[in-house]
Amino acid sequence: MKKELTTLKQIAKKLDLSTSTISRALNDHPDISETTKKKVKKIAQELNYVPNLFAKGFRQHKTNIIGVIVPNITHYFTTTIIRGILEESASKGYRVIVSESNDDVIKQTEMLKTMMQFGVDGILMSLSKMTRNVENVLQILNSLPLILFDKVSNKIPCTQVRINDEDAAYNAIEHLINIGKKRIAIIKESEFSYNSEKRFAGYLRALKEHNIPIDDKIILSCEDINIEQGKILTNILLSLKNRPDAIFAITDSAAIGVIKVLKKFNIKIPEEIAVIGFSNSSHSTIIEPQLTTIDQPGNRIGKTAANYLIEEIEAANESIGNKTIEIKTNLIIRDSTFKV
Amino acid sequence: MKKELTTLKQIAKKLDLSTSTISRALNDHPDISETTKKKVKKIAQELNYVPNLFAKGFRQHKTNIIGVIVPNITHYFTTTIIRGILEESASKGYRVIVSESNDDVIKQTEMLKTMMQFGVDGILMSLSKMTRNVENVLQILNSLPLILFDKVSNKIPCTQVRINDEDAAYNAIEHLINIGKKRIAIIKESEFSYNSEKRFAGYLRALKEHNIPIDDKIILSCEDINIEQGKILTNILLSLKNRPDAIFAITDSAAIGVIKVLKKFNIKIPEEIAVIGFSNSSHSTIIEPQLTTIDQPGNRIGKTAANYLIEEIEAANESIGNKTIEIKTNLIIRDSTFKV
DNA sequence: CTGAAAGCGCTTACAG
DNA sequence: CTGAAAGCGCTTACAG
Repeated sequence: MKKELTTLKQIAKKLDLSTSTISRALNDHPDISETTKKKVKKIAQELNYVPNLFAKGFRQHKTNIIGVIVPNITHYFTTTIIRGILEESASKGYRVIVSESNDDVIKQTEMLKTMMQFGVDGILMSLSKMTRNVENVLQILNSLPLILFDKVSNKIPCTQVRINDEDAAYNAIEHLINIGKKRIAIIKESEFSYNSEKRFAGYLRALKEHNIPIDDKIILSCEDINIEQGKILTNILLSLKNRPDAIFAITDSAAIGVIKVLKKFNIKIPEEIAVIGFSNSSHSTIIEPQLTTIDQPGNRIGKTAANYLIEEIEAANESIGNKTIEIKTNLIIRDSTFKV
Repeated sequence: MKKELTTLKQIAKKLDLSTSTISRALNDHPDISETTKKKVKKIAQELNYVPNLFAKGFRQHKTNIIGVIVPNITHYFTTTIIRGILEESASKGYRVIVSESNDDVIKQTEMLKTMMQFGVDGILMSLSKMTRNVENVLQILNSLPLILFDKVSNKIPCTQVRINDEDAAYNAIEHLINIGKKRIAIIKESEFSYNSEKRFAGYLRALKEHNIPIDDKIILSCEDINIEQGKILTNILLSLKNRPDAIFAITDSAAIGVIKVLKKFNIKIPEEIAVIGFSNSSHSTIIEPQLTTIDQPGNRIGKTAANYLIEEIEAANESIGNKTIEIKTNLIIRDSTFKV
């Protein structure tokens, strides 16, 4: 039931001019006389003309559509990135098609393909978990500009926008050391998670630089980190003879699980055990005590990624060069590490 | 730097056939011989051919793109709806363009226009707050299928998908009455919020049917409800000589604010004052006591809305008739109203 | 200053 | 069973 829209042809007929002239008049081409322009614009207005961007894009081999693929659209952090992408794209005349891979590599590959078929001008992607085989992603690189954000991979040669995971974790651990903690546990993901490994590296570096011994017993990993895993691993930590005096959970949700268990056992936070999360999710101020965490500026990540992508899309030059942009994070100190 | 993709023409040239034949072969047209089909498909595969959906859509006056406009993409509930829309759309061969109106009516109007220019086949929209003048939205209805979800308006004659706000609120209040509460306050938005008014109506109906007097002193409103407003209005309620014994906040975030203030004053929840929220956001299980609230199945709302829109898009018949679909909600009883 | 014509990649009614 | 041709709505090099 799509209704017919006014076309250049119709305006041309009405004014007894050619479509070429109408097109030029509406685009303010210098060749066209002011009188004609006025006349054309007036009629266009009357007929409620809106250019068919689809036809335009088709003609110009450009759709002005950017494809975005994220693992999970319901994560608050992801939505702030998407918001950044939407803002930046809109301001530069691009539309955004969003897809969710549900952390499924097969789906992710399908989506890349459909995006290509749809003629998107470029793709922004955050990798789904367990993207070990990057073959399919590499193929896309041959035909389209692609930029990775947040969940990235060094196996894919393209511009990447992410936070400084390692430094962020380093700062978090240093903060714990500064408030007097000496036995700091970490709850992380398996070694296949890029971000988790980076944060773990920051953890290790901070301990080493402060001459704190590293103890494998308080380095716990899981696949697919979440509140539940945070609870389970905290129970393990509490069962140790030699308990930690601080827990660094590499996601806020895991940290929430940690706090819930500590409270259940009436363990004082942060006096007995301090807790730090990662990402400054909205949960971090709901939980009590409020959670010390690392703020990741999603909006800036989104804007930056979109900005670089559009630059690549519009680059006449083929090889604009791949960059790795690290967005700075901020440690937000709250009650879970420091009593006010 | 968009790379050239293989076209029908190129395949045709390679096989010394016409593009028509190639097109038909790839689309499994019955007229084409099996031998030809095989030959064509083999070469297509080799050349990595992917049909240009853009050209296809252009030809067929159909883009297979659905436009989605939401007030705020960072709300968890909104993302679950979007996920539903994405799933349903993908399964029926549609792509989804997402825009955020930021609760700005001007932006909303612009977005409707751009979506139209982009040739979307239809639009799914949740109205931004304060959409009092619906002129612009009505105009769209003349040229495109439009379906409203969540934030709807009875001033716009189109299919609408929303929850049964009134019944949901009614059930929530009845639950409070059942656990012995007699003086139930409500924290709501101003009368311009459609959903808020519906919930308020449910509140009033429940009280009336149970012969509980209605007291304006414990009916508090605000523009733009959030945690902060929840706190402010709770302080007002606590300052009354005759305090309420239960508070129904028409959003979870306001309910979180309520709980935070009650805890600050060491008021026992639910014994002294019970609290109910609305929407079963992820916050509702983070806060302690865990929040009794109404679960809104976002995924189903999204799927249903997308489904009806696609039906309208594909309807040969012009007037498919407008429906109002009410998605059922569930009262989730937790510790803020009932001690386990 | 304006127009006729070609073309973007595809589909499809018409013809053979 | 296959092909030539038109056309979707626009832009633009070429011509005048």
